[in-house]
Amino acid sequence: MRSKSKSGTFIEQARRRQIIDGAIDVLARGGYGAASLAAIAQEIGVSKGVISYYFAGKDEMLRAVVADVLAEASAQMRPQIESASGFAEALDRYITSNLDFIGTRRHKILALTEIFNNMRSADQPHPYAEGHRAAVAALAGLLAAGQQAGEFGPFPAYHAAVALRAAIDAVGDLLREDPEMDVREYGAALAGLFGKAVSA
Amino acid sequence: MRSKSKSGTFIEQARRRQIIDGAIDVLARGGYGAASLAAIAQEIGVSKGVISYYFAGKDEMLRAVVADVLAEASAQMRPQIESASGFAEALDRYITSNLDFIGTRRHKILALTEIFNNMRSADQPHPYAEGHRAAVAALAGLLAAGQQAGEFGPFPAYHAAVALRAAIDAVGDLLREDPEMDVREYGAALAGLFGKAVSA
Amino acid sequence: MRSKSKSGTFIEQARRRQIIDGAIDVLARGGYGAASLAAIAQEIGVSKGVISYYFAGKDEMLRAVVADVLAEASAQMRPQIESASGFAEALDRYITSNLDFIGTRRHKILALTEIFNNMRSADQPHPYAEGHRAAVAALAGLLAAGQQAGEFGPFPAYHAAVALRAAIDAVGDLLREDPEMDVREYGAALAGLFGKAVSA
Amino acid sequence: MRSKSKSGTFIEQARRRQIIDGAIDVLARGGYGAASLAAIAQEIGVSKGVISYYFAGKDEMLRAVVADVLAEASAQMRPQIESASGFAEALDRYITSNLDFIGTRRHKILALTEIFNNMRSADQPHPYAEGHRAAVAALAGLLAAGQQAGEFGPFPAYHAAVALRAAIDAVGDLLREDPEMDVREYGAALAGLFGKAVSA
DNA sequence: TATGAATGAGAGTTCATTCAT
DNA sequence: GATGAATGAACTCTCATTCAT
Repeated sequence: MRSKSKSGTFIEQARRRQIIDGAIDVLARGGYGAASLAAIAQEIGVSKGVISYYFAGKDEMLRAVVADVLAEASAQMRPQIESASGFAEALDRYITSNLDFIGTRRHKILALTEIFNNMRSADQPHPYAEGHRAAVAALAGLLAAGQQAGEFGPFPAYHAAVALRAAIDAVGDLLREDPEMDVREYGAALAGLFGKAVSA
Repeated sequence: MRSKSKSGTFIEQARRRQIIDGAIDVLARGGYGAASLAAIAQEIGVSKGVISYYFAGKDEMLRAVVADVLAEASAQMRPQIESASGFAEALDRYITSNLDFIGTRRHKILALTEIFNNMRSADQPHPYAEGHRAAVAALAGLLAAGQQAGEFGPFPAYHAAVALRAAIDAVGDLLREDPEMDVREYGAALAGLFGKAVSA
Repeated sequence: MRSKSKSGTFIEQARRRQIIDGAIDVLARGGYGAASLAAIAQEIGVSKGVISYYFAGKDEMLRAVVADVLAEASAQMRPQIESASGFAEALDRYITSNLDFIGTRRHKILALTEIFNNMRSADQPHPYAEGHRAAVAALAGLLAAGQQAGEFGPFPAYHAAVALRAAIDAVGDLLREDPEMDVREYGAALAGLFGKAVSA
Repeated sequence: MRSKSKSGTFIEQARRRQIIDGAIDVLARGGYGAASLAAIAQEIGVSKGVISYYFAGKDEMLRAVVADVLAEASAQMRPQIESASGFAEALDRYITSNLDFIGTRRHKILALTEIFNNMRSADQPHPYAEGHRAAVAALAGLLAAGQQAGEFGPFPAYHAAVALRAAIDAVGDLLREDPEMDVREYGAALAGLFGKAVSA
């Protein structure tokens, strides 16, 4: 039964992938305003209707893009952070792995930034907002734990988390202005600055 | 014809002011997508044509908004920074006065953020880019001078400036999510963190 | 290929029945605008392609719906009318049996009304027009025969037939507004009014 | 002040008239399905945007069409009915003036019928439903008054009103099938039939 | 037989811009 | 100086139809 192999599922996954990737490319290249369904369809060489066929609407497709990028980022960063010994090292790896991901997936980050900055869904919550809040909370938790462990000094953990995430996320805008910037180097600087800022 | 009277200049200035303020209000309230010329015109109680009359186009008007806000921010911050004794105090005042401005001019910051995030001009450079570059450069200069004076420790000044500006600018997004947030408190946290991070 | 087996014919008939019934349900429930091929296919749990396979197009399918309902109505009404003794009784039974049918097959009448009101075929005649014309002619014939037999008084038989059919057919719209209306009661009133109107 | 003569008002009225008339023509000629904004705009030789400029949406425009036709019908019929002496004469004039209007404004009636039969507004009540209900109620009131006055015999007044209105309104559909039909003659027949049906 | 992927035309709507008044 | 009527292009979305499998 399992091997009936509904080609539909495979094709559907492949098409959704293709559409998501096309959307990311268009978003990264031309910004939110340029990311019309027509432009994305043209990017991947299909008709407009295909996107409507695989997604309930533009909104849902953009949410899929966000989910896709966030999942990939999480998958890449988590193991590195969790294998750290000590909070200072964990913070360092958090920053480093995050910017590593950004450095190697620049267009995805650019796309994410565009969606984050521009998308306004009438009623539903912003697709990125939850993820962002969760990320800040997780980082604040890391910092607070480090404080309790005595590795970090006294400072408002939540605000520090906000600032750090902001500094990291801002790379998206920086990349838009200078696509050639050295993200790793920026990451090292961030790690140094914040490492010192939070030190006991 | 244009120079036939002084009132023309006066009216022109008044109208441009009025339009800029209306645009700021609409941008802050409804975001970039809601900031159509019709909405802005309605906001200030004039016809759409007026905006086209005083600005070459929507693009130019939005650039005027950016320039206006940046000029106001600069005018408010500069004296406070320049009257500081020592670089550490200057940095503290930079952060504090900047967030003071943001705290007291929230809707202007929101408007600026919207424009920064959304506007894409076909050929011309991004209206905010120059201002941003200049701000980063000025801040980097402040940090570098502090290093040379021995007040600040060793760190990549430019990257630190980028990170700090990013952390500051992110307040725009934070405000969008939580209009009631305590900007001053965030500023104090930032001053503490970065003060320690750059200390000798 | 088509005639290779009897099952083909049977399956074909069954499928067409199924599709017609599904179309009737969707039409009655959501109106003409909601009756897309996709909606009808979903209603009966098949793919869109099936409908295209068994009908040359949406147009032909809707004509089949009309023909089906008209045939059923005729089959139900004719015996009752033909067994009447006298024209006055025949007229009474015509009205009564017609509204009986409408009352017991409400969704079919609603579907028919939707098609009648909305369908426009580019070249071909309206699918309902012939049936309607035939019905009016038959009714006019009944009335004229009653006049010749002296049971009915003088009046333009054709126009009376038109009016009566219109009053009967209007039940479709009435049902759309009030699905709970008492069709039988309306039928009795109609029978009384027209019985008196045509009486000698 | 009154004579400031905002030309806007005049132009606006003229355009709305023009659009309404164009919509009526397209509706009468091609039916509801053909009455796209593009078709209506082309009919009157303007761009699609003009319709959106003068009406909040297609829905509002169609409601304006309905209101326009109903107002004209009412203006034409009311004086004739009110000047009748006696209920039998009032009923005769009701039918006659109604069909007179239909006969002389065929395309308007066709348009109205199209809207009545096809328009489905998501939430709002059907634009024609209230008018129809009111018309039936008024006619039922006329019949009941005639019964109380002894001019009319016993019969269910409401159902008779429904039937008569249906017979009258059906002329729209009849006209669609035969644009050359003699509406007056049909009106005379209706008046005779219903006059006799309701007589004491 | 039946599926569902894909197309392409056309729908209503929004909006920056132009221009006669 | 100011208006608002008008345009035309772009947008998202729907749908009947076709066709390879």
